[in-house]
Order: sequence, then structure tokens, then C-alpha cells
Amino acid sequence: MKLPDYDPQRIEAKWQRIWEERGAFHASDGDRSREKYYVLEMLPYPSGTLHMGHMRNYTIGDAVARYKQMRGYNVLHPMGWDAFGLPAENAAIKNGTHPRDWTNANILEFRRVLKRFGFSYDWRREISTCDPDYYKWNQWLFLRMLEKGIAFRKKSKVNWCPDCVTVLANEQVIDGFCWRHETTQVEIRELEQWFLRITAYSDRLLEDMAQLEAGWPERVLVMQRNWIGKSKGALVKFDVARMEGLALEVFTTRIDTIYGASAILLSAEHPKLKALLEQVPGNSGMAAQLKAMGQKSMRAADIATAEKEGFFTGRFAVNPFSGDHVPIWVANFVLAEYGTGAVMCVPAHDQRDYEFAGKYRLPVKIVVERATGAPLRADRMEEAFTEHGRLVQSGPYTGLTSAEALEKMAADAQSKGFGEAQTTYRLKDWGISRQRYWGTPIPVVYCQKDGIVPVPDNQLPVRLPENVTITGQGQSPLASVPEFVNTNCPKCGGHARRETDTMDTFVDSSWYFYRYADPHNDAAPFDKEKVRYWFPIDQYVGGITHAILHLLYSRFFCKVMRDLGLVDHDEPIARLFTQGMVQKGGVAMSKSRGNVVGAIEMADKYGCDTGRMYTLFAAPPGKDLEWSEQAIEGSSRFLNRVYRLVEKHAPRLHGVAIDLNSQTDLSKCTPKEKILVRKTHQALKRVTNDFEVRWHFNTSVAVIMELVKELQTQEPLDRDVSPVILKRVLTVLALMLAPMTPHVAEELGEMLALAGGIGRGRWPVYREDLTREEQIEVIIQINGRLRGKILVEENLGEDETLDRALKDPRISVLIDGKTVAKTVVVVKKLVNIVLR
RNA sequence: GCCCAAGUGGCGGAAUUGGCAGACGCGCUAGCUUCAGGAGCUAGUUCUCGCAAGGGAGUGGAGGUUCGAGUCCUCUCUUGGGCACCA
Repeated sequence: MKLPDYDPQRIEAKWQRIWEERGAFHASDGDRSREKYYVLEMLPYPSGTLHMGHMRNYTIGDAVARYKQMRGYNVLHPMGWDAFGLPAENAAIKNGTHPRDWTNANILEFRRVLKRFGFSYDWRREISTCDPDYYKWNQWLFLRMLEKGIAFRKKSKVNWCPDCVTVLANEQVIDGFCWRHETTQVEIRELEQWFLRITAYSDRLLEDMAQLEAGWPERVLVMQRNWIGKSKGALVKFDVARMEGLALEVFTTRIDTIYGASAILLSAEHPKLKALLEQVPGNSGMAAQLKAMGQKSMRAADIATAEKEGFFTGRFAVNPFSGDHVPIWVANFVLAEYGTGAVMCVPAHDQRDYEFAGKYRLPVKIVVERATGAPLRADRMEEAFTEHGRLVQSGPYTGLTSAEALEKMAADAQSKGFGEAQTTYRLKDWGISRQRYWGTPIPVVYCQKDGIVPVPDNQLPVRLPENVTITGQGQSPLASVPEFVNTNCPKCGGHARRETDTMDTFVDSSWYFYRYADPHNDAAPFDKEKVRYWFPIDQYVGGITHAILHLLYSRFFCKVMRDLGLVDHDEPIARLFTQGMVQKGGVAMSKSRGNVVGAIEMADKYGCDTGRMYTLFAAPPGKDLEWSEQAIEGSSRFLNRVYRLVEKHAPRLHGVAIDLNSQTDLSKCTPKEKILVRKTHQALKRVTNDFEVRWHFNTSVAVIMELVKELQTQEPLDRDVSPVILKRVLTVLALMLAPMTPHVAEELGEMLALAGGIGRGRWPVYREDLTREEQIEVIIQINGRLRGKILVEENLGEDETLDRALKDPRISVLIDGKTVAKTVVVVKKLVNIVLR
């Protein structure tokens, strides 16, 4: 008799309804009776269609959330929408829809899909960043930062994407191209912008990484560390010869090489260049060269590969250490934005300087000698010697090691008044002004009399006006809405103009996870006590693409909020997991590539549990996964097999009482039962371990598959297997499946009459301790010498025996006093002993 | 150039501390079932020699440590990722 397959559509709808009615995933704030667990997936930008790449992220988070719930935790597992952003405006231009309508329609669809998958979200806490109840608190936080001087306005060179028609943060520029428009070169423009002073937090962002080392992927920390780019060095002042009062400041990390300086190099945009070139004969030619160079330096993309070029300014600078006069050059490879925009050129000990000196015949003077080996010779060098060593030809510092010199020379420079030790960072302040409509309005007004005036808290939120024409023609769309722009100054009551730029949407996502703790608070961004209860986030799950942007900004916001007294922790996220992408045809799924596997289509065809199982099974969660229409059939077949197996045996098990907390007495078991009990416990142990420490859910699935296979091999299960044992085994099987394929698991639980269903506190516990009777004593000898003695678990199948180590005459193994055949278990333990 | 990760069957991938390499799944082969297709079930499936029993080789490559290495050490090659005139 062939049993019918399970009907995923029916049971998925059924259990989703039941969960909803029970409020099964409602987190309770401040519950002290249970340990809390906050698991979060990165909130999606609602655009396009949800595909299996998204679903993988949510499936991993959901499996962890459900597992932790089954372990008895008070789990917070929320979902929301990163709803502001450019695509809404582009759609508005293209289709004539309002960005709000377009976004809301997308949210509706996204919510429908996520509900269709039955993820265990507490939907009461759903947030949307374009909701005035949410962005009000963006504005509120901005005003607090304004008060503290963290938010400030300055005119500066900014990255401008002609396709986005807006400014980009440094973090949004990749090799000179826009992060959204991979083929659009970013232009440099000079604009008045709002900035957040993230640089004030450079050191704390670095130092607090120590707290993240246990829970964050190493490479994310490395990327952030590189991005902050801290370097310790010194500032040294070179006077310009024959120009009273004019001096050039140089930043160097290698002050120990200063006696080898052959020149001073300035960037083409150096502020003192103009003064320097006055009265120099032939400076008109230089102006032309400068202009050419300046234009080139705007094209950040090809700087790294460009040929080194420069010209002599006609001026000299005085090395304050040696008194040498060195020529001042302008060089194209000197970065204006880093350090002071001026560097010393030490050809012998810096590769770039070496190349530059070679081209323009500047002298190469060796001032650091390597510790061992033949002395360096300037005429024999093929590249610069950039390592530390011992100083030569360096006046009073000759003979010191580089390390000693670095310290002493910086200190001397300070005491003699021509320099000081200094640390510089690659990190720059975060420009948040965007000349776009669909974002949070920046809550300030400009008054002729009072200047920049913050909007008072009681006038928040500054709402986005509804009737706006979005043309995509540059300048903020809000500027063309007189009702919005024209307002009264909160201070003097006179006429004032509102700020028409909106905030970078990364502001929205830098603190959203706090709002989940208290999503409907209208008096504050959140209640401090609730946040204290839930934070830090125990597990954050998302893509590696946010390694710098979102995650660095979030850490920054946390620290600012801590300084504002809003939170009392240093870091918002205790553990981070970066899952791999889902690919089709070797590339990430994306609408533009046309290789997406739609989540709804997949669920309609196979059921969402099959999709969940496949994404967990096909690869470990950290690796990229190639979607295979063929391979997913395997997951589908497996779920059908389990379903039919339980369906077949369940009727016989009705009314059989089991107690999962009691231990089975193996000595009273039939051999068949013994095997089943053992296999079940082994599987449980492995799955538990996968969830607790390993995060290899593919092996969890494999191990459950093995158990099912074993059950099938042991058929007929109504012979030599008591109903109690069988029911226990099948129940544990259903419980193990629950985090991964929750609907199927619930259905199995119902068939087995599992009282109360699958929920909080239901995760079964495997046995750790064995009685003496279940163990055997193993003695290992090598060359007749005792190497160890250990008690091991009695081996299960005698057929699993034997092996090579035994054939080695030097090794003998005694089990319970006799030299015998060994099992795998024994051999494994043996190794440990031998090594000890 | 610098830093990080990874190289295992036809494919995705197992192998928790060094101890049966290839679990589990896909695909493929044969058989049963079926009018047929599909689905299901059974058996097989690292390569190689052999009708067979059985033998040999094998975790990118070369050395090393060890009774024993996919795993540890040294060197090397390849692929992926990050950073890249940051002085």
C-alpha cells in the first residue's frame, strides 16, 4: 500500500494560522524568568521580488530563533523594512507613481512572502523606516548629535554620482565608481554638507573590536580595521628657505629615515602651493602642469596605476634635523586628503619615493642599514629598503634602532618646537546629506538673522511633503516645494528656509534594531530598560556586503548613543554571522541578470519547508550556494519519506505514553531497539552541537537523513520494537526537524499526539553520562609500554570493527584485560592517549 | 604588491581533538513496478588492474613530523575575497 505524499500547501497554511492564533512568536519584554535571546536578520530593502538569496538569510535566522525557543529562551526575532531610498524615486520617475505608494506596495508583497514562509517573527514589532513614527527619531537623534557637535556642516569636496544625482559617502565609492552604478565614475564637487563626526570615534571603534573577536568573523574585523586605517607617526615642520614665516608640515610614519630625505613632495591641491609659487620665475608653466595634475587626481579610479609625475617648484625647504636644503616638488601621487597633503621623499627607504627619485634623478641616501648581511649600496639597489633596521648617517641618532629612533626623534622634534608625534586615520567623517526626496528630512532651518536653527523637538517629525515633482534633474526635489521650504524661524519667528537635503538611508539602518525593543514608543526612540533587557543582539545574520558600511555605522551610532546616555553597552552586536550568497549559473541572483528563483514560485511548487531544507542542506551556511532545480527534489523526496514513515506508524502509537525526560534502559532493549535508541541519541547530539557551536546545518540535515534511513532498514518496525521506543524515536525526529522544517515537524508532532505541539522548551536532551556497565576499559601499549588507559563507551555494532593500527606489532590494545579487535570508537580514543 | 580564506569523486559537500577518506544528497547504471512517462522501491557508483576473489593508487604539488596525516610543520602552485600610491 502506497501512502499519499504530504500536502505542503495545506499543512503550511494550517500551521501558520495556528501559530498566529497562539501568538507563538511574541517576545515578552523584560521577562526575568527566562534567559533572553535576540536574533536578527538584516532588514531588507523592499524592492523587486524576494528570491531564494533573501530566503536563505531568513531561513538561517529562523532556524536559530526556533531552536533557541525550543531551548526555552525568551526569543526576540523581529522584521522590518529599510524603506527609504533611491529606487523608489527612480520608479517614480519611470512610472509616475509616488515613492510612498511604490514602497508600500513592495512592503505588502514582501510581508506576504515572508508570512508565506512561516518565519517566526514577532510581527507586532514590525517597523518601516519611511514611517514618520520612525524617522521622527532619526531627526531626534540628529538633533542630539547637533547639540554635541557630532553633526556639523561644512563645505567640502564630496563624491557626486551623476546617475544617482546625489552625493555619496566615502564608503559608497568603490575604486572611484558608484556603489550602485558600477560603471559610473564618481565626480568630485564642492558643496555645503552635513557630516557626522565618526572620526571622533576612530579609536573607540578600533579598541572595542576586542569585544567582538569571539563573535565576529575575523575578516569583517580586518576590513573595518583597514578602513579606519590608523597609523602612528610624526608631524615635522620644514621651513621654506628664503620665505619668512612659510613652513610646510609633513606627516611621516618613518621619522627615523628623515636624514635620507631628498625632497619635499606636495599634492597638487596643497593650500600653500599658491603662496609658494609666487615670484618664482616660470611659474606660469607650472600653473598649467598643476591644472593638468589636479584634473587627473579627481579621477580616483586610475590613481593607483598612474605613472609618477611631478615638477620642481623652484623653492627649497630646510630639514630641521640635518639643516639640509631639499627641493620642494609637486607630485601626483601625494594624496591631498590624507595626512597634511605633504610628505618627505626618502628614496632609499620608500618604494614610491624610490621610483620618483629614479625618474627625476633625486639622490638616494641610505640612512637605515639592515641588521644582518652585506651593507646596502645606493648604486646597487633595485628597490627601496623599507624595513626597520639600524640608523646610519643620521647625525646624533646614528646607531639607534629604527624603533628607538622613531620615539626619540619625535620627542626631540616636539621639545625643539618643529614637530610632534601624531596619529592619523584613513577614516573620514560621514557625509549624510543627500539631494533626494525619499529620505528623512534633516531637521534644521536657515534663518537670515539666526543662521542655522535646529527644529525644536516638539515640532518633530519634520514630515516629507506629499506633492513633490521628482525629475531626477539634480538639486533636492524638496527645494521645489514652497510650502515645505518656507517656514518661520523657531527662534525669532521671522522668515526662514528649511534644509532641503535628506539623510543618507544608512542613518535609518544604523539604529533600527533598538526600535524593535520598543517599536511603538512615541515619547522616546525606545525605553532604556527594554533595551537594557534585550541588548546586545545575541546573533545577527546577514551578508558580507555590509562588512563596512552598515556594520561600522551601527557601531558608531551605538557609541554616540552611549555618550548620550541612551544605552549602556559599548557594542550593539555580540555575534555576527555572514552567510554566503545564493547563486544561479555561478553568479549572485539578481533581477538584472535574470537568474532569480522567486520565493513564492518555489514555495508553490515544493512548499516552503522543502526550500528551507534545501538551502540549509546544500552547503554550509557561510559558503556560497549554487541553486539546483534538480537537487531540491532530493529534499522534497526526503520530507515525503519522513511524512509517510510517521503516518504509517502513528496509528499504532496512539495512546502510548512517553516521557522524553526519562532514560531508556538499554539493557532491557532488543538489539533492534538498541540500535534505534543509540542512533537517535547520536543524531540528537550532533544536531544539538551543530546549532550550539558549529553552525553547519547541512550536517544536521544529513544526520537526520541517516536516522530516517536507519529506521527504514530496520523495518518492519512493528516487530521487535516496542511502541514506547518507536514513539520516542519518531518524536525526537520530529523535534529535531522543527527548527528547519517547522510545518512538517508540527504535522508529525500532531500525528504522534505530541501534547502542546512543538514550542518553547521542547528540545530533547541527549545523554552525556554513561554507567560503568555501558563502558569498557581500554589499555593501549606501544612497544610493550603502557601508554594509556581509558574508559570508553561500549561499542554498538561488533561489525564496525577493525583496522590497521592493530596490525602494527608495536601497538597492542587491551579491552577489559584482553587483546581484542577494536572498534572505531576505541581507535579514536587511542590517539588522544598516545599523544598525551 | 600586501593581507585573509579555500583547494577532497561527474557535481554540492562529509570526515568535532591526527585514527575505516568520500557520510548525506544530486547525477549516473542495473533490476522491480508501470500501457507509457513520471514517481516509488532494491542494488551499485573515487580511480585503476582483474571474469572473479583480490591487488595497486588516491584529498592541488614537493618535502617533513608520527605507529598512523585531508587534518600538524616547511616550501610551492592555483582559485576566490579584501586592501592598495594612506608616506
